[in-house]
Amino acid sequence: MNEQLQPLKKPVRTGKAGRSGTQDDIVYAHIFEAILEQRLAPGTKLSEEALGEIFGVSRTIIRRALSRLAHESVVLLRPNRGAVVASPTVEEARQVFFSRRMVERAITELAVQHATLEQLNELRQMVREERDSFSRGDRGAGIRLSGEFHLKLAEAAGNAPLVSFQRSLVSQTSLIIAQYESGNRSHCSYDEHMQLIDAIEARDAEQAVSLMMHHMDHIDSKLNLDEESASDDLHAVFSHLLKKPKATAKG
Amino acid sequence: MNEQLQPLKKPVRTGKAGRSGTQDDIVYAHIFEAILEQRLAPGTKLSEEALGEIFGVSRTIIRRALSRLAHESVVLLRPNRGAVVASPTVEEARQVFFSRRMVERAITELAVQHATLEQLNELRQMVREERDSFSRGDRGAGIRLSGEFHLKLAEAAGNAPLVSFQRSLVSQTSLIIAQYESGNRSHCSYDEHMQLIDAIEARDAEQAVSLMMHHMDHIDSKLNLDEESASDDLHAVFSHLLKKPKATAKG
DNA sequence: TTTGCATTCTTTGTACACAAACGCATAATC
DNA sequence: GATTATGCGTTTGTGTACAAAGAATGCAAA
Repeated sequence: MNEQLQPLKKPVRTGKAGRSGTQDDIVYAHIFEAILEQRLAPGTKLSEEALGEIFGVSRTIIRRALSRLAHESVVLLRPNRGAVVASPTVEEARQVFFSRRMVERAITELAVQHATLEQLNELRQMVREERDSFSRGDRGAGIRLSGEFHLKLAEAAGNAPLVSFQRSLVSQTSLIIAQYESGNRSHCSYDEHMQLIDAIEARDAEQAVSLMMHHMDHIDSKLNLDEESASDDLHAVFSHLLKKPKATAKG
Repeated sequence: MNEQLQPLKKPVRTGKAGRSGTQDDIVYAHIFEAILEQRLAPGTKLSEEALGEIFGVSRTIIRRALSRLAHESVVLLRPNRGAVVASPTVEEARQVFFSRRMVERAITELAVQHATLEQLNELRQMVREERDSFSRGDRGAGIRLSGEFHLKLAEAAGNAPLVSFQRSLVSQTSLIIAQYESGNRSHCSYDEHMQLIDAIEARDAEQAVSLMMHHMDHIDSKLNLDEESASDDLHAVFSHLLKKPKATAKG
């Protein structure tokens, strides 16, 4: 009976997670956030019933949220065997980054043409929040806000299919960063983000694209995709053995 | 009771529609095919209960198929108001074509690098089927096979995110062609497809990309996006008034 | 002790029932 | 006569029960 314990109800603070829409939006946002912040490690099993109890909704809602996450390749939906947090392999990570370079280049060029000053100011506000998150040590929120910056930039480019694709790529990138980032320093990308906005506002396409490509290089270089590829690949393959599944709610 | 009439059962010939997987794959493929072949016109309402009776499954399955189609922007899911076949506007069509040029260019370059001879031969076989469909006057199947060619090419490129994005773009393109093609001659793209395969097999990236871009130009030029934009836009807006919803199964 | 098999138990897949929301039609009032 | 309010019918949204498919465990035999 879910009337008994329901730790989270519908009107749970949706502010942090963003979307304050319908129930499945809320569940989607919470699970997504938990994955990005590594409270849900790659390979963790996502039981429908457990999640339903946690969020105080039925499996129907959970199932829809998981289906959406699966479509973005953030969770893996195995028939008759449930959903797990995706464990992108090194090869998958490379493919995602290849696509992101392509998309980010196009988005940047379009944003130079179409982004309004209002949108650019909104982007600046997002970068400030991102910077604050990192400075306060909230790495998960920082990664999430960094991703939301790139998504917002796609929206400023004004091409709906690109936005949709970018959403999927950003989600996967966040997961990859969470899994592969060489930990020494968290990727403080907010400075590059600010320079990028300036170049876009100056309508300098060449400079903006150049900055974006360097930004991609920097993200790339912070990952251990090259040297530890073999070990990390194995690690990903056996992550359901090595890592403890921890499907607890935050708090 | 769905045991009474069930005009279509699970093992209905799935050969034509492709995916012979689970129930929702079958339903998805059938609806998608019907939309491509214009047996379901843009704006047509897709009632869950009606579709459930037609396919002999419960609304749960129908809902999942519709959700998947909605994610590919082939159907529009309006909250509390049901699903309708999408009516892409001229602006949406332009955005889809912009993205397709970007993706097709990348896919072509990757295919030149990675496509195996076996894959190229499979592609040639698909082009032959496409040609046969057009020559036998089956325009819907031709459009569908043309789309499947581009999807197969994306698979030959070996980049999973690109394949996923291409699937969505191809679906929407097919819908746009079905809606906007200036009818005089059906777009006999199979010749260009063959030349493209030859260039890829010759590992001539420059030539292959050039052919692909011209191919995109040709598809573009056959659509009435420029002149009849206003009228077609209005038509799309009021299609639910102008066109009779016909949610009948084929045959 | 280890391996193979069978049973049990957990978890997902599907269908269905009930509740809520929307649209339409009718009617009443200004 | 036009406009707005209200009631009804239809369709979608959600929860839940039942069925089926895996996974885990225990027992038996080698």
